[in-house]
Amino acid sequence: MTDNLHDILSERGFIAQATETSLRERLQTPLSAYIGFDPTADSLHVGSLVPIMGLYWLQQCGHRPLVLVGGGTGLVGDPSGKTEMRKMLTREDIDGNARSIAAQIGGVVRFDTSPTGAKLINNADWLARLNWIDLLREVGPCFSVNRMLTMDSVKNRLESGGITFLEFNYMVMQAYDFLHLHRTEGCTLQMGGQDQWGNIVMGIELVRRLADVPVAGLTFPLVTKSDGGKFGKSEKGNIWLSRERTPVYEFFQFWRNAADADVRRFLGFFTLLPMGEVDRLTSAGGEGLNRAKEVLAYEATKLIHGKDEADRALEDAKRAFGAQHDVTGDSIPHAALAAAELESGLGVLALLVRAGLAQSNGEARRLVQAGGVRVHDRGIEDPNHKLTTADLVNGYLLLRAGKKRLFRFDVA
RNA sequence: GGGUAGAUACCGAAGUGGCCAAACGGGGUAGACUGUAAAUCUACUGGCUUACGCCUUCGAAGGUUCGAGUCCUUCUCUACCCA
Repeated sequence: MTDNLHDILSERGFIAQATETSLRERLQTPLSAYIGFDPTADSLHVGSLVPIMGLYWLQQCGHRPLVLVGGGTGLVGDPSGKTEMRKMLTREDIDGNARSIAAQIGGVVRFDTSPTGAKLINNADWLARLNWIDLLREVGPCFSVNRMLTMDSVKNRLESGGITFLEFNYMVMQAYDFLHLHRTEGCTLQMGGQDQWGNIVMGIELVRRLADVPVAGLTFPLVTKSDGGKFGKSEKGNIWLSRERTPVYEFFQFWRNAADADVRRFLGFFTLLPMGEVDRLTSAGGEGLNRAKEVLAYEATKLIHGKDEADRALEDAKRAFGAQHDVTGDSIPHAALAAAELESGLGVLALLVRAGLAQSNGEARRLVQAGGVRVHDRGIEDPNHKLTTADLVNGYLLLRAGKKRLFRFDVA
């Protein structure tokens, strides 16, 4: 509880860059720190898990997390890391998104009014009320356009097609957030993804100039995959934190399938296991890492979806991929199928599409022709193959596409 | 406002009247090898179809032509240059 946040973050790989070398000393005494989240969707995805965990550890170390939801900045859109302008969201969408996101973070970080209780803040509350002239007169002189033009987020956009004035203002707004939070909440530290470095620095400078107080910034590394692919994507797209968007089974499998080279790092980022434990799990290397991946998947799932869901996902996955090939678990993707439909025989292709294992009949056909389809454990070679009640095993029909994708039809 | 270059499938990028559902690369999926790993090799990668073919795609809309991603017109958007 009295551990220094800097030690923990550093040990777990959370520190990419910090604005001051004395950050560790600063963290000896409790402070308030914030991280901003973009309300561009009604759910965060696994990429946002790093900052969320950052807040978690912050709280564990006796500090107070301020969760800033960008209701105001979201109306403008962050140009960082984007090659083109984002579509604009309506006020209502953003407010709704902000609420869902806060609820997700609430699953990991404790929100209450105690000294270390997290506080939810929406920057629309002040940004939307600002007066143009007043704002310009107050913060305008603190920003050098020349300087802003050299910031990576702006520079990249200038090189790749330009940036609108709307977006150019984003960093001013963000810097203003820090100033506001410093004034109203005594916030002295902003954390964020590595892509936020520029924005964070601008905020720090603004606070220094207008409040004459040295405040600090810290960025988390961009999570990458060892094979260079984008982190947080699967064949089905983004891995979201909401189970409506990404079923628990899929969420679990995402971690379960991590590459060897990523396991250790991921365990540090996405689980609460002490690093000693992480080292123990990963020291075996090679095939031993399979066990570590299982732990990673379980712990990460537990963190986001709770112990019950994690237990179920782990059990179901073990049974489905284990020797017994038992796929009757609740978390295995499944749907009901009327027995009557099977009476006359259903084509595999249609069923594959229905299960979501293929997008179209053509894709399903190719899948069959490539030898990737099995019904239960029998390979299907004929695209025109029809499935009937005779194919049922214990009242269900199992379709497999490849080794990892499966879908169960419960027939009644 | 003027000029120039461009807009092609998930992404990048060829194609400049028929041989174009459109080269190539990436990505993705499947197969082999494995450990639900990586790397590697192989196949597939618009939709439908009794695989004979049919249909919809190359920024948008019109037009020329037996035939257009390819030519013409207008429009939209983008980049660069000049004012």
